[in-house]
Amino acid sequence: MENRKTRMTLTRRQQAIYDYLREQAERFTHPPTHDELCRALGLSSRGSLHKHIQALVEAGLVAPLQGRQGIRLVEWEQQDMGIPHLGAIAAGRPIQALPQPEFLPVPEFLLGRFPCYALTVKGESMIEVGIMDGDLVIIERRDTASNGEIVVALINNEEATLKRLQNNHDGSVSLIAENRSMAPLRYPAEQVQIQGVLVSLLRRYQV
Amino acid sequence: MENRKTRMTLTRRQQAIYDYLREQAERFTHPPTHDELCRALGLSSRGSLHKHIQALVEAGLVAPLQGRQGIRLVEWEQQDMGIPHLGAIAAGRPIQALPQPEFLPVPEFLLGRFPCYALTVKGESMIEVGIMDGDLVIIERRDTASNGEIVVALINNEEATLKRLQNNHDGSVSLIAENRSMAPLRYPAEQVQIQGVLVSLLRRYQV
DNA sequence: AACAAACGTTCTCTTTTTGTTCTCCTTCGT
DNA sequence: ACGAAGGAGAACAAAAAGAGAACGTTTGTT
Repeated sequence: MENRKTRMTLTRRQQAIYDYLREQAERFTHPPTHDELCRALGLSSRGSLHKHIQALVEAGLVAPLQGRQGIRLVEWEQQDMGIPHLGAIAAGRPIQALPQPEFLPVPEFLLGRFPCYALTVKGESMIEVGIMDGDLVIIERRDTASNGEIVVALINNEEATLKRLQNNHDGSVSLIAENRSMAPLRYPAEQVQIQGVLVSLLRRYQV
Repeated sequence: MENRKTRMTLTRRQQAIYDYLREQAERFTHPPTHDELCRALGLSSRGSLHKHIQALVEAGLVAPLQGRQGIRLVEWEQQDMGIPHLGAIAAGRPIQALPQPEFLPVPEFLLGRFPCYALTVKGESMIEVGIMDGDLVIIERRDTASNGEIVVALINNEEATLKRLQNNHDGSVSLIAENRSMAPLRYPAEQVQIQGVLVSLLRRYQV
């Protein structure tokens, strides 16, 4: 069902072959040879198949097993399957992890330079900077952040929270909720571990 | 699924074919070939169909798959290249159009069922629902909206604004800014034209 | 180390499918 | 009668798809 990643730029045969590769991906213990694919697809010429495979390679949907041969291609790689949605973050509790991270296709201009992940915001602790309950935040995986950045911070290895970071002169750090009803929290630096920095935000309205 | 804007007068058959393309757009994994369309429409001659397609192309409603062949025409502006970023919207002024719309790749789960476009928000009129200055809003192109939806509204064919819509019982409409310092504005229905409905929001933080 | 089988790759050639153009035909309505 | 709308079908060029041979390289076995 979610298999139908339609590429309009592919011809029909190319799409069919790509679909077959994805459907059968689990059934192969090792990547199939051209001959095996020919038989499975009703072709009698490896040369013909090779043309299609080549097109898929150029489309970036398939990667040849480089160096190694004898085994052939496939391994529909992890290029543009998006970033993992890891769960929900609420102030003062551990991240509520999804049993199985779901992958979201996010355009590149919303990502950072480092690997990213997504979290759903629970609560209203950052409401005054426009981060609402239910929003999806994109977090760049980093263990350091500069003053004023909004970070995912882990406190005492227990509680995860999304707050604005402030490094104080005395070596402690403050985690500031952007909500007048919540006071900033101050911790020794050792108790706070940065897990990422906010780089973008997505919100979906129901229509 | 209503009739689309038909700029030039289409003949009955042309309109029927165009409607068919739009209705069935999701069912096609590939752009349909002329032969497939012939069978679907009960034609037995590709030549006849081609005349109609040609008319739709000239009317600008359909684009031929340029370069590519073997696969043929594409229905309504394909979102392959993303959605157009048309400019900026600020309360009380016309939309500040970009000289040349820039196309943004936006994942499908952030789009609506109808064609969408993007605008940059200027000002703070919706700040209390988390829409900040500089945010990118994704708007679904529609000319009607229901109560409580956030819409792009054109007032007196002059000012465009992003507000929450409220249809009043007396036939007038209210446009409500989500900002305590701005009072709701009330207009006769004829003076307000809906240009789209907010479906999602993107925000980029600098890191 | 040697060798044969299996494999990927490249090449040329043929067949099928598709878009396009053209001519001819039917229907229908002021 | 006449032209516009719609359709049928043949003909053609080009793209897509396929067949098959030839060649070099990898793999596995001896």
